[in-house]
Amino acid sequence: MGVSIKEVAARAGVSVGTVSNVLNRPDMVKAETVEKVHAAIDELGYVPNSAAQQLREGQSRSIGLVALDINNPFFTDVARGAERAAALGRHTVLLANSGESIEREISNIEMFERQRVRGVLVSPLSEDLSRLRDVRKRGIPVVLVDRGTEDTSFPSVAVDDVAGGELAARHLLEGGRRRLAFVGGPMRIRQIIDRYRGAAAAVAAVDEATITSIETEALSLDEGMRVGGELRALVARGEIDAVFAANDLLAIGVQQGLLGGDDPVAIPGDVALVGYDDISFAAAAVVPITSVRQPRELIGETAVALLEEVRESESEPRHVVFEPELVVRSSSAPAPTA
Amino acid sequence: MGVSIKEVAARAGVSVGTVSNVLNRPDMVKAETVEKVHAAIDELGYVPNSAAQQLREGQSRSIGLVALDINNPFFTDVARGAERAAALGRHTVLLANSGESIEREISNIEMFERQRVRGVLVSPLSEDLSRLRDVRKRGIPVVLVDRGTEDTSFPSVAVDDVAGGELAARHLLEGGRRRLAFVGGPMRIRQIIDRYRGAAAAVAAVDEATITSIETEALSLDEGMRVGGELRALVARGEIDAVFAANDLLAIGVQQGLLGGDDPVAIPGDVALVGYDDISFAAAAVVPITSVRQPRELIGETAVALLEEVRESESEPRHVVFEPELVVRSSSAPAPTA
DNA sequence: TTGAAAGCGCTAACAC
DNA sequence: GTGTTAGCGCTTTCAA
Repeated sequence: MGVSIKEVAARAGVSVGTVSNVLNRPDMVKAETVEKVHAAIDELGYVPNSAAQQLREGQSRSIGLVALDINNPFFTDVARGAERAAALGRHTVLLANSGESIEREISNIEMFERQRVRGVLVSPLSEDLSRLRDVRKRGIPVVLVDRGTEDTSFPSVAVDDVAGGELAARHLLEGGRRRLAFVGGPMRIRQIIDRYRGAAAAVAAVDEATITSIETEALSLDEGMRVGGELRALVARGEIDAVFAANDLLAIGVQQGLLGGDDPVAIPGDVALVGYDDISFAAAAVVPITSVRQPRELIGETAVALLEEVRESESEPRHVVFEPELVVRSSSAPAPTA
Repeated sequence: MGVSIKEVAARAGVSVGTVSNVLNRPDMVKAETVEKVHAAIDELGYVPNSAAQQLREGQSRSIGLVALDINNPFFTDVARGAERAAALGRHTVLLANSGESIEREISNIEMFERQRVRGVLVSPLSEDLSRLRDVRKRGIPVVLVDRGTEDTSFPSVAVDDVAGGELAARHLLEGGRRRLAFVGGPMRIRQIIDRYRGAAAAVAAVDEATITSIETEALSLDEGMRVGGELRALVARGEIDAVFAANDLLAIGVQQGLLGGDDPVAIPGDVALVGYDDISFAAAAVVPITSVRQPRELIGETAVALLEEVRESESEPRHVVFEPELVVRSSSAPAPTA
């Protein structure tokens, strides 16, 4: 065990209460004593034990953020926003990675509950929120991040993914595209479903336009490349003239798949491409990728703000929905008017 | 406050000691009692308080990992390896992000010390290890990750970055390139210096070969793009025929910069490109990028193993050095023998 | 097989 | 201004 407050007190010739006061309310203590105590702290290399503080205070100073997949730059940006907002209230953000696995999501949430965090920010994988309701019942506030609001009893921050999907598809249609492919999955993830539904609605409004859904196993670069490679033949045969990928990781992979091999197709000549999230790699791709931007850091900041709101008052939980924004780049230039 | 072990005991009609035993050494307890206690736990929704456990045990079950920059896929892969190794001993990895800032690095390490973690894995930004020596003196073991071994009193895992730099430069030279540019920075980061030194050594061994160092402010995509754009003119004038970037984020940016604008140059026709780390985006770039691979997950696993070693015995700390490996892709095909 | 109780390090209420 | 002390939730020793 390290040095405790008791040893500091002995060394400085004061009581433990005084040491604690020096640390937490220095103005209550005579300047001279403050100095003596600080000297003792330095000599001994005292570092407070946060487990003891927390046990005493009944609450941790940390906020738990359960990310779907930490390898997706989208989430590290959300985390950064949350960190910034948390720092304002002298809180800390603990990041846990679910790696798109429901079991890990559950065990991460439980870990946070054992730690008695101030609250949990989570973009749940599963449709079943009963576990989160239990967590809340036990006194730990929960905020839904990047998630629709079927259950309006939780505060939530989200982006209108249906609108985002529409935005993407409408843009492709306006560019003269008619045979769309949607690439994304697994289809149990709410956000992915919404993006598809939005796109499908836009397509339904235009005569002769069609959309095919190609489900992927993960939202990863590799899956995108695989699908992109398979799409080459369809594009060459004219069966597909536009691809809407459910996120940018996929979109970048799809682009590589389309441009690769011995029979590459042209972007945007043969096929247009739109992604989602607007991560920095999207703008840096060979053919810069048009993408639906989400206000990533703002989502994180807002989630923390909603958490504090719900902690402070018993008022109705708020539901913040941001509007997505289309960032047009060269990957989706209009079809040649052939 | 949540439900405590006391309430569970009352509900089950047993003592708190028995509840604790049910949780931690169930075989010591009569089966019937075990059941009663579990029933009470379920009814009450009891979740143990880890602050109390930790205070009692004097140690946390967590290992702290201080990452230089969580937005670099390299570190999330190291983290994944560490998580896997930690899970074997039923430990957890806490991830903290320094964002290339020394102040944040310091405050992250202090946070971990307050939490009395089992140990800290860190790739320190600064050359000054005195703070880490203090941490160790107070009883928290420290392992240096991805870092040379000036101070051999800390266990360390690293990759031979000098050898990596040599590997990259020699490959470019063997491909007929003679006018190299090194892109990387800030130059106070040890790994970057080593990679440059290795490259410079290889260049010195070849007549008429030269290498120019272009220092960047960060190891980011944006900085790479900026430098890549500036390099276009030099390449066009024949002053540079190869670029070695200090990591893949930079390399990808450099590639975009070289291929962009109204006067793009050809890769590998006009200029060859080699990166470092072999992150997955490197293989997925327009022109797939040759890169020096580090065994990322293995680095994380080894760091955890070294931590447990140094905790268990007073023996000499070990220093593990992995050899880097060149992964050749099309961005560095030999120069046209013009 | 179980219960009672000490004590981990800290904060805050209270007494002086 | 400072000291004393109860008690946060838990594990573990000792006794029964």
